Amino acid sequence: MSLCEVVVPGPWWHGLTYSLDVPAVVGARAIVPLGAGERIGILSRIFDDDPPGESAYVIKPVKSVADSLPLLPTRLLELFEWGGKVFLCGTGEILRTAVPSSLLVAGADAVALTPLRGDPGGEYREECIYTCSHIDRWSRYRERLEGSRGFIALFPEQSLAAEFWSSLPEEIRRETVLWPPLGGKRLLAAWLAARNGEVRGVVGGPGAVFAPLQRVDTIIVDEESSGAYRAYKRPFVNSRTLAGRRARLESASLLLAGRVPSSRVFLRGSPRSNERPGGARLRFVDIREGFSASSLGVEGATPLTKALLSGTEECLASGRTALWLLDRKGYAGEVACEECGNAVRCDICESAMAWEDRNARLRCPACGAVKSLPDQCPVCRGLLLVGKRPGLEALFPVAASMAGEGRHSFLVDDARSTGKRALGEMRERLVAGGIVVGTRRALSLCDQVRAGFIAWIDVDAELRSVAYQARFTVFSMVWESLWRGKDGEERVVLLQSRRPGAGWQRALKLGWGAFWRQELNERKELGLPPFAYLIEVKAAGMAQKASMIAGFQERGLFPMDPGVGSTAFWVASGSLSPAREVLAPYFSIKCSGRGFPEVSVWID
DNA sequence: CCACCAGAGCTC
DNA sequence: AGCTCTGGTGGC
Repeated sequence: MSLCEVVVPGPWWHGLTYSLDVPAVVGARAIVPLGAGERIGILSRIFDDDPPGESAYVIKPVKSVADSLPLLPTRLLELFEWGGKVFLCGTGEILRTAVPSSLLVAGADAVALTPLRGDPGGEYREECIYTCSHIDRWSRYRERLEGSRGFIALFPEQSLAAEFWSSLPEEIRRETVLWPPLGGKRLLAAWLAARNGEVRGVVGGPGAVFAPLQRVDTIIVDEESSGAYRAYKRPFVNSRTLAGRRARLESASLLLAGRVPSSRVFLRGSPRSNERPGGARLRFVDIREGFSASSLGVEGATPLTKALLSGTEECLASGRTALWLLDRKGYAGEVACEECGNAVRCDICESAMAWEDRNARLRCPACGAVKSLPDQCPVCRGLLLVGKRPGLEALFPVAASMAGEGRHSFLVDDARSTGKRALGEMRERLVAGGIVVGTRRALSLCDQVRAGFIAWIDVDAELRSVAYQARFTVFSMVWESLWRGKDGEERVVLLQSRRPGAGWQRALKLGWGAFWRQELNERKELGLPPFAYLIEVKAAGMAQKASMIAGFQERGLFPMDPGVGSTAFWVASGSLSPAREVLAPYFSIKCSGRGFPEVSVWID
């Protein structure tokens, strides 16, 4: 009879204590009573000599143990624990995303497990490769993988992972899995193959960082600064950061690579590069020098400049494809009254509504509510409602008429138009060139078609987001547009801007070193990542929010509070431990009835 | 008469 | 969050 700790998938930050009266190993699944029912968790610790002391709760016995061998290697459990601490989400949340759900639901099947092999006994090493050409980077990766006995290669997008995987020599590919991006049977099969040592390595998107390989001596993170490594749903972990930790835990060598380093890597190692685009490849034009193409009902500001048209023409003449990029879906960004100037707002959340299509449907960008264009201004009853900030729908007809007869033009603005089938079709039709109008997602088309010209229609608009990393996101996107794809180095990139070539845009000519030096000065001043952690908390209620804010203030941390309308607030902190101390009480299992707050952490 | 579902209650 | 128990509803 001994006590043990079990990590159960759930929002609690702590493991649960049970008594254990059957033989068991750490890393095995245990079925435990919880609340009215039972759950499956992972045995994370077994205390054999501690006598059960006084406790505030009744310790129940583990019902049964599902595996006679560890399902998870200890190093992976340590990684989960570390991730739970760093991303302020708890081990249980990491477990939920890292292990296929079919293994952790009540009544989960027994699985065949082979004994774990011993320590690889390597040494942690770190290396950076920053080169704009992905061909060069990828061949370096392949060299590394030749001698590796266990590896993880991470890519920010599944399509890149798939492409790299198929570029592997046959004898490596045979022993490697392309990590499935979604759950389900395929993930379970890949997961078990990795767990049982049937494969040498995995190649995949961000999720592959959790592949339960028994031995890992090499971890590669391609495009390590990419925002895609940050999960878009709970728990908000960053796979790049986890990969770094995993390399340390496994004593593996870590290869951080990309076109641009992230702020943290830049700050730590000051990697150098003097790659910059050749003079004629990068063009700036003042958006106000543009002329207006009128679109029905939209104020004539579709920003078309001579430079845009001539660049597009040149590109089409060489039989390549021109990309016009604008992150504004729909017909117009908003609709306003010509008489009083007020925007048409959402009935539910009061955000300015976007004009979605030519059928005069309005959609709220914040909450998704839909209504039709009103006949008159809801504020002053004025009759003249006009679209502002024209979007892709308004831009597309211009592109279509420019492409002319015999050339294709496409609108790429949602998941449907970037699906596999749509992409294949587009690639076929664009062999002789054409025009694609789309959001930033359309950039991935560079892998498929010969993009000879890329125009950022309103590059300042990409910066409208208030997020502190907005400037870096835009910089790295534009930088990417200079290099991504097969013949990136012959491509012309045009930025239409109100301050052409000034501010952060100057760094496009000088390289990312110049960008980061300027940006980091500013962030240091403001105490933002990578100089501090930025924590976003969404409380489970206003009362909870108030008490959490008070807790932070007691520890000398002063949250930024957007106001009474919202249960969210932000804190910047040089270290995570005070935040952990403040928040931990709200993540005890005792709080289940009240509901749990939602936390996310930005590291760089 | 029972299958099905929404809601409540509980949580080392 | 997620499990199970409850009580109500409705289909036949």
